[in-house]
Amino acid sequence: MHDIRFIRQFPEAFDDALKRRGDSPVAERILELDRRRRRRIARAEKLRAEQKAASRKIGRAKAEGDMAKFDVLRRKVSEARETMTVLDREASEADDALRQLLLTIPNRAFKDVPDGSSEDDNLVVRTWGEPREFSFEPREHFEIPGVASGMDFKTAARMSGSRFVLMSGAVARLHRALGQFMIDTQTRENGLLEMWTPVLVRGNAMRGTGQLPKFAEDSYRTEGGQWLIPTAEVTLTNIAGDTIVDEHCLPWRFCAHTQCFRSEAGAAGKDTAGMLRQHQFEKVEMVSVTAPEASIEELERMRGCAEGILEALGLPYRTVVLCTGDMGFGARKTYDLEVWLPGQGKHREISSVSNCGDFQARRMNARLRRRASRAVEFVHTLNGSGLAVGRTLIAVLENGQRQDGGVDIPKALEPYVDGATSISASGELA
RNA sequence: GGAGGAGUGGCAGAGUGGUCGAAUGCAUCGGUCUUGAAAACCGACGUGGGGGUAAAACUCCACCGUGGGUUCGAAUCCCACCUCCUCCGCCA
Repeated sequence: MHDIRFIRQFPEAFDDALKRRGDSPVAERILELDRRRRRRIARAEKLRAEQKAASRKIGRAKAEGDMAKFDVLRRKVSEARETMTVLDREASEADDALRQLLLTIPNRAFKDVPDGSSEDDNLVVRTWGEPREFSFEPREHFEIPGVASGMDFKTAARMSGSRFVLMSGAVARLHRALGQFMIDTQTRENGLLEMWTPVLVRGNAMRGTGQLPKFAEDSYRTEGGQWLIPTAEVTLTNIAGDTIVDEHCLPWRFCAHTQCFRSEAGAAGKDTAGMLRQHQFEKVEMVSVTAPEASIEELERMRGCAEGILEALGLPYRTVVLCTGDMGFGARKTYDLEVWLPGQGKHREISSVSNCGDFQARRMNARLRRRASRAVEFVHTLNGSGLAVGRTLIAVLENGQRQDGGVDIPKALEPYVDGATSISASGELA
């Protein structure tokens, strides 16, 4: 949600920001709605003030027992009432219209975000690790002999449909180990507070983080009207919603390991093989809530928390800054971490770390109170994957695969799999 | 699912038709006192919006769970909804 005062003051800058993202200008439309809204409010309030004053007089007349005066005044106010009802309604309609429009406009990118229209314009800012030299043709994760038996898409499809998986044995175990390893690392080494959150939320929470109203078709809704979260960003960020927190309590740094649900509408035919793109997956999510002046630095810290997992697992990756056209709805700046997948011979997104500025905070009314001035202002919110568990499993399997069909397990994971160092070609931990 | 109770400022908690944005307490902030701190005392202290201003000052409007309604006038009366709590039922 945008600050209407900013748009009033800098309509050109506002439209320029939209243009950078490839969207058409709306400032003129917004300002017209705003003018209409303000005109209605001014008129309605003036009338209300008069009516209020008259009411007080009526009260006084009655108290003094002057019934003649009482009746005259009362009739007069009665007549004005109808006009006021109309003006009131028009004012609130104008207000709603403006609000609805503002809710569908994406955030403005920071100045240091590269302009561009697609992922081709993203900027690589860091590369870590060397893709391994294979003495054989590396396979995609689901083709690796030691993995195939533990990753069953057919059975999952029979009960749930496409884009679901049934994992078993060593693969299931390794997947669980990854989630545990990630959340342990984020809490022990990076000092984030572990949270356990609902995965079903009200529409209001989805609106707060920006999934609604515009992207309803991307998420699942229950019959009762609740939504399955597409990411724990929704629940973790909404912790700050509708609160005023003392500034010295910030930053808040949360993480949670949850199931995530996405309809993947519009991704038909994309990444259909393997478990890269599933309707249900696990993710360890990080969320920070900071004072406005601290969010830029916090983004770098959070990015480091995500990168640290890949490095601990020895997975080669690169970090890119998303260009304006590739950024998500609520972000002012986003880093994507792309892990090297030898089976595909490509880098694929495994984490996305964003600074949303006050965009989400405005939507959910998340504020802080300054210690010295007692002033209240909106907090800044950030979120990032730390990391997507399913995709990390893919990366571990593809990068660790051996010619014999087995997979070497990263050292950091050994404590989480009873000291096993590999999965054999027959799919056993060894 | 059934029955009952309740939702008021950062928190607790008064207030049942007329200057109520709302007593009081706690918390917070400023000050006095003190070597310092505590205590005590004095003072300040809601949010959002409109007008106004260079910015203030100032001024108006709204907000007592949400949305409607009654009334000249609603925190207070009526209706619907939401949420929470208690008891019963069911249940991982």
